[in-house]
Amino acid sequence: MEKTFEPQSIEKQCYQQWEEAGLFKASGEGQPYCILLPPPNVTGSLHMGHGFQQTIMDALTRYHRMKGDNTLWQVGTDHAGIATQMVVERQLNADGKTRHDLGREAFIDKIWEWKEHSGGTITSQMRRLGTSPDWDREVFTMDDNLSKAVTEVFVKLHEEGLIYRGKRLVNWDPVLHTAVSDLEVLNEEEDGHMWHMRYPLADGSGELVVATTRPETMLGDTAVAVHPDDERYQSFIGKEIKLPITGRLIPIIADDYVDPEFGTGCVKITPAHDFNDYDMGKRHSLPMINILTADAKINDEAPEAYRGMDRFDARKQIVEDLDASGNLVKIDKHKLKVPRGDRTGAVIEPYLTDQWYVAVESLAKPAIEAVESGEIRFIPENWNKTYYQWMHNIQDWCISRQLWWGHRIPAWYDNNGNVYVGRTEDEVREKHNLGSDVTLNQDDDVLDTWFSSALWPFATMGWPEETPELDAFLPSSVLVTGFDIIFFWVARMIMMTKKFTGKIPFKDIYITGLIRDENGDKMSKSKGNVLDPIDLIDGIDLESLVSKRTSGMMQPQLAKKIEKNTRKQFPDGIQAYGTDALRFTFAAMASTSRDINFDMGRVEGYRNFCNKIWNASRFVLMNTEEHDTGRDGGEMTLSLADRWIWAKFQQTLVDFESALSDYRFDIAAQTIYEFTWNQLCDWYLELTKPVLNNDASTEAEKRGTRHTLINVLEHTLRLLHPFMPFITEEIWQRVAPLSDVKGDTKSIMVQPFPVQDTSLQDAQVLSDIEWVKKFIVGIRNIRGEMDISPNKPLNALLKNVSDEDARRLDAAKAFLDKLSKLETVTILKDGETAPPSATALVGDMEILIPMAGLIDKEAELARLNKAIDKVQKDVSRTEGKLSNEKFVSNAPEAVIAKERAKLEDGQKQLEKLHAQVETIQSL
RNA sequence: GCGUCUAUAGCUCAGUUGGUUAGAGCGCUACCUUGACAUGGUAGAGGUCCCCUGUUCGAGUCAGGGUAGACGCACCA
Repeated sequence: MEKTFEPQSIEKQCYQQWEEAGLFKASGEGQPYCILLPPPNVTGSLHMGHGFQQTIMDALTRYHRMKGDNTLWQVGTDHAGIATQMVVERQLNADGKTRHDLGREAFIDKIWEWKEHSGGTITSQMRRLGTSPDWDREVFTMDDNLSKAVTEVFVKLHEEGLIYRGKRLVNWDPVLHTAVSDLEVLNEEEDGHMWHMRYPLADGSGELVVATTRPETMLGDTAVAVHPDDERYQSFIGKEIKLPITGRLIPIIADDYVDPEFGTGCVKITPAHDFNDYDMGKRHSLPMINILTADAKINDEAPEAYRGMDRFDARKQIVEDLDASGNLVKIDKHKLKVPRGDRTGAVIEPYLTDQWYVAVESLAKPAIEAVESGEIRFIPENWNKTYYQWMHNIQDWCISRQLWWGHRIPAWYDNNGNVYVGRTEDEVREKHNLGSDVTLNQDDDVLDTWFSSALWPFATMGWPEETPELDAFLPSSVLVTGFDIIFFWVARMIMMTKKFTGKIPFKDIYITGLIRDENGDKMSKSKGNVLDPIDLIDGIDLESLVSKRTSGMMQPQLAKKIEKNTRKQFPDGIQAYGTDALRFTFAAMASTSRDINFDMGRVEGYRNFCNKIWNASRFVLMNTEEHDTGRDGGEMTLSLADRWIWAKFQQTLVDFESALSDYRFDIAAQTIYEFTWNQLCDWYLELTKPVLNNDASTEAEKRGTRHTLINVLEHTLRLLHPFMPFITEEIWQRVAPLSDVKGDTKSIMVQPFPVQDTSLQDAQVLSDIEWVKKFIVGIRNIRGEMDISPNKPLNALLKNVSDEDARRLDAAKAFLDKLSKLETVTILKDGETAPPSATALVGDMEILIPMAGLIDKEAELARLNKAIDKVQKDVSRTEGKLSNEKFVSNAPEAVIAKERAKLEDGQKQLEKLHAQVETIQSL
């Protein structure tokens, strides 16, 4: 084996072997365990969030597979309507063309072409991450069978009246020329103005002043509203306004909605361009005048002078014109929430159009109940509050999009404007007796991408057919996803799955935190702080990183700053840490917190951990290869250390599995890290040396230790495998043949997970080794603080040796001698005086290291005083507690007993330390 | 406005139903090329657990009130 772990040399090859051997498939045996991959956009590339979530999903998948469950990780990609269409359109634009030049069919062909060519980026990156989904079951949301499910759901919901078509205000993206749902609109506070405009009464008897943030919409005003009880305006109600510029006459109406305290207390009402005004327009049967075109220019409803103007140019012009005619009263600065499209950033326009909607109220009810009843569980639990809050106020879902890429709406229109919904045109014709003389045109719109994603839990399992997969894998076991798509996706899956299968889609919902950069900022291209998981795996040089971060920017002026920051943060680029280190980092950072600040230092630390595992394995192999490891029988004697490491392993296994069942990947990771490094490497491997390198050891003792070495390592590799698949596989291939593993050794990933065995958790052995550690650490401490070389052999005297100490001393003599470099160990008899010495305490027993020629008097006094301070502080606190009458009478017996024992122990220690100080001082 | 979350070592974070001396990694200091590993070893320094008040024998942990920050939903033109 190489001296240093080199991940590059093993990962790709290893993965290929797994995949070719078909190891990612569900076994068909055991309890079903299923995870659905949230389908990434087919246009996407792997980002840190994917890496994080997929690491968790893969760890769970590998764990359950090893536990013998019938484990399926269902994988697939999403057609991502808007995102994908935009990508391909941008490419066309680069060639000076638009999608309209190609026409719908040719454009869609182009997208499919693009998908075949570049759509596999993310799935190949997933392979680099070592994920183990069943690739043979990979689906795409536009595949025939999924499209069939989409149509089926649409038709059925329509038949039940739960999908309907209607003309109403929608959120309109004037750049994309499509409606979007409420969720796709982001409301950000921005600086704007409040314009106060003078609206004269038609009869010339006065005027009202209205305030607005959108003066251009006055072209579509169809009323002015005041509060019915507002005394200032009582006499105005029912009169008419002569709207400036257009000259239209509009009524003054009274409505509770108006807040008399705000602005002037008069509100202009534009029902076709504002959601609140729309409602009021309906209440008062006001006309709705649409004044905008699909790209948010003024249309022909407006006076000629404004037609064709962009809405913001029109705003300026109207303000100028109002000012010129004396109808502009004042302009105030005003903060307002501006709605913007989440894809384009364009200001969203409330726009009156025909769209398709899902009536969600009846679907929401069972979906709420599924969580309330505990059938579906959010982890962490508090996310259910967010879920309830949204679900209880859920609005009908606008599902039609004026795009070309997506599932076409299965509705057909005849020339009389009648609409027919059905699975196919033929079915529609048959059902409605439409002869070939009737021309039918299919609806041009496609469905919201989330409509098909909502069917993911059952559509991927073959629905509407009745399949064995539906039986086995619905509901799935856990959904691992981010809180950003609880409404977009999670809630809708629950609603649709309940509706169409009667089952819940998944039992647990594990909501992960959001990966941010080291300063807690969201990673984004425009901030230039994006880390690519693949770069952490393979490494990247500084120049490539800089150019990657600064190319293709929406705001090129930021490039300089990004370059500067990047050069500062990564002066040497990014090292290749390998997949296992990255995965372990993700797992270790997966606490319950909502935001996770990614720390490069941790990746490096876990890369070092990989190296530690690698070198520990080297040590084990060096001592077991070409030796008798007891695999084929042979007498074995296990040392105290051998029995101890098995006990520790079992403790670790229990803790690990308990953490995993709570989805505490951070605790699970820490548990196995601590065991591997601090127990296995720091202590056990050291404790094997006195056995293996000792001529006095019997062959049975050596065999026992070798057997333990190789088999504990073999077990540890299986324990680590779900988090670190590559390094464990690579080492296991060498280790397994020396271990007790029999049978098929093609891959560690299909080996059983280690089995808990409480009989190995020998408390006596555990405390014996703790005693040994204390002994050794005590002497190391003296060496460290007295500046005695670790190589210098010492002679130790022991005082106050109990029978238990003597037994342990006997059992562990070789360990103590070797690990603390002791030349002689002498037990002092009662009353026997010791020469001046440095002291360490192991319980009541004192270890004395004679000072002659070694130890500095002042240094030893300082060391002793430090120890005394520490113990004294503790003793005082305990004394305080125990002398408190209330504590003694109220605290549980066990707590009091503990405190008493602690006090007694502390006092004994103090006594000894003080005696020691006296001895030293008297020198 | 309604709701959720966060504040612990220089940094990034654990800390379970309240109960020994509040932990880890990174960073820092000193020493060490010892035969698995310097991507290492040994020893060590480092904390007003955001603030206040309360409950309790006992509070990092529970309650109330603040301060600072993050997020979600709904919003008055």
